[in-house]
Amino acid sequence: MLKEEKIKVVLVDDQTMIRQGFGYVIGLQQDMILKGEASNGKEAVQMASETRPDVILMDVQMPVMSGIEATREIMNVLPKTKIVILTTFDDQEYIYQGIRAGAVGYLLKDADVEDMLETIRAAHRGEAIYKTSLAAHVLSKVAATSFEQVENEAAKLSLAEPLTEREQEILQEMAYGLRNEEIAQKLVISEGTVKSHVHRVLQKLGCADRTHAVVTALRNRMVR
Amino acid sequence: MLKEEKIKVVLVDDQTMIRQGFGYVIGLQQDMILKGEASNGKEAVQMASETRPDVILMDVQMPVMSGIEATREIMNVLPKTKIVILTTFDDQEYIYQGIRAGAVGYLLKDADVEDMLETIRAAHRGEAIYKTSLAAHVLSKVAATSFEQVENEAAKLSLAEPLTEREQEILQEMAYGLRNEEIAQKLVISEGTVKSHVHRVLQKLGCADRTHAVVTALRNRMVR
DNA sequence: CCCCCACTCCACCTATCGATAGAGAGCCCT
DNA sequence: AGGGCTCTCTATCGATAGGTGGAGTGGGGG
Repeated sequence: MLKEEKIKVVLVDDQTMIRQGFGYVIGLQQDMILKGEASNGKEAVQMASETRPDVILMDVQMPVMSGIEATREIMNVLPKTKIVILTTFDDQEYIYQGIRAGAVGYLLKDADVEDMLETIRAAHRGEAIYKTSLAAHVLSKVAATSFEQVENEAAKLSLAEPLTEREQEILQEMAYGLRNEEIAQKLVISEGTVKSHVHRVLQKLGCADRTHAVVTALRNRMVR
Repeated sequence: MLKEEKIKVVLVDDQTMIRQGFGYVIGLQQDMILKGEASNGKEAVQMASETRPDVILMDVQMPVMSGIEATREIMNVLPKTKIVILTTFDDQEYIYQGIRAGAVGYLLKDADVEDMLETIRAAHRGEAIYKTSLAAHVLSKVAATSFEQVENEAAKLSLAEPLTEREQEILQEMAYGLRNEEIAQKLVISEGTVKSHVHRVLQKLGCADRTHAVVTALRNRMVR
């Protein structure tokens, strides 16, 4: 964390919660500075040319202009900008289009804070992709492979490991504020089993504890 | 919990999260059955005449028709219905109007699950008010006292104990999923102090643990 | 001037959680 | 039939969280 230049970051997402959640964390970093936020692609293009950020976290599904279009436009004007596509479990299909449009990588919205920060730093260092070699493997193929293949392989990424039905159920109960014992009673299984499920949920979401997981799930609308 | 007749409950609130959160819990009770939900006063009046519930949990601030108006109309048609006004920290002033309109009591949206259930049962038993004798005292005065007096005394209720500034700050950090130690670092206080604050926040919100408190806070928009 | 309140800190104790490392049952697909 | 996956369960252990019962500070109001 040498005191060179702070990484200038711009956040683009139409969900206020996402912006605030991520923005908050970015604001805490010594090596980063949040230069601006935008809630749609059009604002993002404007914001980019105004603030000339190093890294942009770009949501895909937004009103007015999508993140894909915005990525394309920004890459035309400011090709040095590192754009990271923000995805949820639901819109992984856009990863492909995003990379095609010039994004250097992607980040799941429910990624752990550490993952997010490391992704930003890696993008700034000019690394094409992050986390796992598997991810790198997948993305290096993007330019040449078919959509289906990418989608299938992306689904295997540790980052994107989907929750099983039972795990989603468990997460939902967690989000109601129930303790393990209460969840066990409600679902008629042992507390130990609940712990097993909770453990895997935390792993998959990259969270250290249930509160963090619940916050993440609520903010990303994974549960009610 | 004798197997007599289940208490028929209708939920009225424009916030989906509130309806789902409360509705979920009500659905779990052996002695209650959720007969319907409505998202504004007009729907509530219709729903009431259709389902003839025993107890209605009625939000105040809603589009189309307020909970106060709806209460008035329902009491005209179905005077036996027990209507409980749902309030937040912010709209306690409506308690007075609600009682005037025929509601039998009120419930804070951030009440503990147990509080909510007990409130519904008490309302069904025909009790005018619940929880503390202080609350009973306050509300027995409603018909005769001025608005200001009621408001001031209501503010003293344990149900409505407002969070101090610092406690709100702590709650906000909790809602970001931070651990006590992290909160301590961020706010530059000791972990013990954080624990003290957390303890009082849990007390005031009537929650058993931080996850429950965070869920409550998020659902009631007490924090971002 | 003194009291109340919010905020801070401490120490001790217990409950709950989360990590770890298994293992067996049922199911689907090959 | 066998492999893989999900769900179930067990047991142990260290890390957090939460309860209890204090105590000291500073600011604001009576």
